[in-house]
Amino acid sequence: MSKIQHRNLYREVADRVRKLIEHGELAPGERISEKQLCEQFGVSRTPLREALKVLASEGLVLLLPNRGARVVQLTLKTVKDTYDLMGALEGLSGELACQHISDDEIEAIVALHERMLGHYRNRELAEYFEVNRKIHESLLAASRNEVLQEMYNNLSQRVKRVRYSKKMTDSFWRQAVNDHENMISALKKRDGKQLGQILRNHLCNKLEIASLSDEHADDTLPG
Amino acid sequence: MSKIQHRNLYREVADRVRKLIEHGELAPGERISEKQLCEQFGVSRTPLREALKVLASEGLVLLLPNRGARVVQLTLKTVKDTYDLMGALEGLSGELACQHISDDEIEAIVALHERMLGHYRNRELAEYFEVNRKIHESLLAASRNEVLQEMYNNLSQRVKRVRYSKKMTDSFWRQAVNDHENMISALKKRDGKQLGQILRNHLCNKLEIASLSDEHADDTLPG
DNA sequence: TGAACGGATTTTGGATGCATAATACATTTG
DNA sequence: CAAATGTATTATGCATCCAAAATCCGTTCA
Repeated sequence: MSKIQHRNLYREVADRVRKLIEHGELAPGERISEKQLCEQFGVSRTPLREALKVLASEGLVLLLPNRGARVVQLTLKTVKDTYDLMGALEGLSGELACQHISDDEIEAIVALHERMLGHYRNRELAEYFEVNRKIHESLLAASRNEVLQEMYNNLSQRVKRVRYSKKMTDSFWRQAVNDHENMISALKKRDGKQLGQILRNHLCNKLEIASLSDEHADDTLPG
Repeated sequence: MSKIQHRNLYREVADRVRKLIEHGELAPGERISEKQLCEQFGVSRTPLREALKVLASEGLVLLLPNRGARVVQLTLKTVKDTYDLMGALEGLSGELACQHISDDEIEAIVALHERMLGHYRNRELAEYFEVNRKIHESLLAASRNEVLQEMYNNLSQRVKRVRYSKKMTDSFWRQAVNDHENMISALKKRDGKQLGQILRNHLCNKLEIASLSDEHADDTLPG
């Protein structure tokens, strides 16, 4: 039987607000009305307010004393900075993964890689991204560093919104696939230094993609 | 005149609990009694509980549903992992700093470096660490990446407790100073790649220091 | 006409109250 | 005597309440 989930209301609420933000139902910069959300969720203000505190320290929400909460409005600079950080974290995950990864895990990643190549050849963007995500996730898991994973997930959550709107030019896509070829080769050799270096630069590409597609939506916030 | 501090109670409380944890007045693994802290601070449970939520998502406190809060008990593994992460972040800060740092800032860091060397020669450990911290802080600031700074500060806060108990062997100390010499040289050349690489490894030394002095205190927690 | 003032309304921050889950402890029972 | 059970106590989770701050809005006055 499955473990009883002792989930508190504030966690539940935090999860749901996170999703609202992620899917844009709470727009960037939008004021978050406690009253409205309380009614929407059917909870009192206490758990909602606790949830907002959590979301604030996760960087998703801005809390202005006596003036309520707003959805954090990402600036282009912040997104760029976040991608830089994620690049460094991916780099570390690659280095560590080479130290700890099992043969089976490598095999699994190689299999994912093959699948990804298929999607690339068929120009199936959504499927490509999904498998791509799984590869990076597998490396992160193979790093055996939970603090790293926690931090990466947090950053990833922050920029999820803009990631949704990314576009992929042909040359970027080819470059990304090329990176992946090199990654696999480094991984097979368990060459941490090299894998780390590839990964540190790899996400920088994604960054440029994001910056291209989001120039319009961002820069709207002071800062 | 100074800016009016619109500080909420829960922030104040969070700061104070953070300090209690940092200075060991709340011991690792210790149960945090809401009632007791409320009385100690003279506040009601609401702001205290909000503060605990924040501290939990900062990784300082563990919240067990219906079973109260405990101070996170760091395992040796977690400390190691955290240092690895901080190394990666320092590496990034070095790379970015080389892109953005001004001549004045470099000068200031070089000055700090000279001061640090003095403390090294005089074997003034506390002063050495203080100046050392300032150097790394300056680099972090020069990275112009606020997300990076936020993350680094968070991680740093988590391991502050164990940092207090670190010991410095002569050979480690010499190695650290040697790293710093190379850092300064890379910084003057604004060689981001090199500075990044030095910094990524630099903190690993500190890690070993921590692991030496904390073997006894940690490993006491499941996980 | 528009900037400034002031009261009414809304919203936030913090304290308190109440139901329920967890813990402690005494009692029972094998 | 130890394990198990039941009860009393305590702590937690959530809702509600109240005071203070911010916002809204109509009026006044330059």
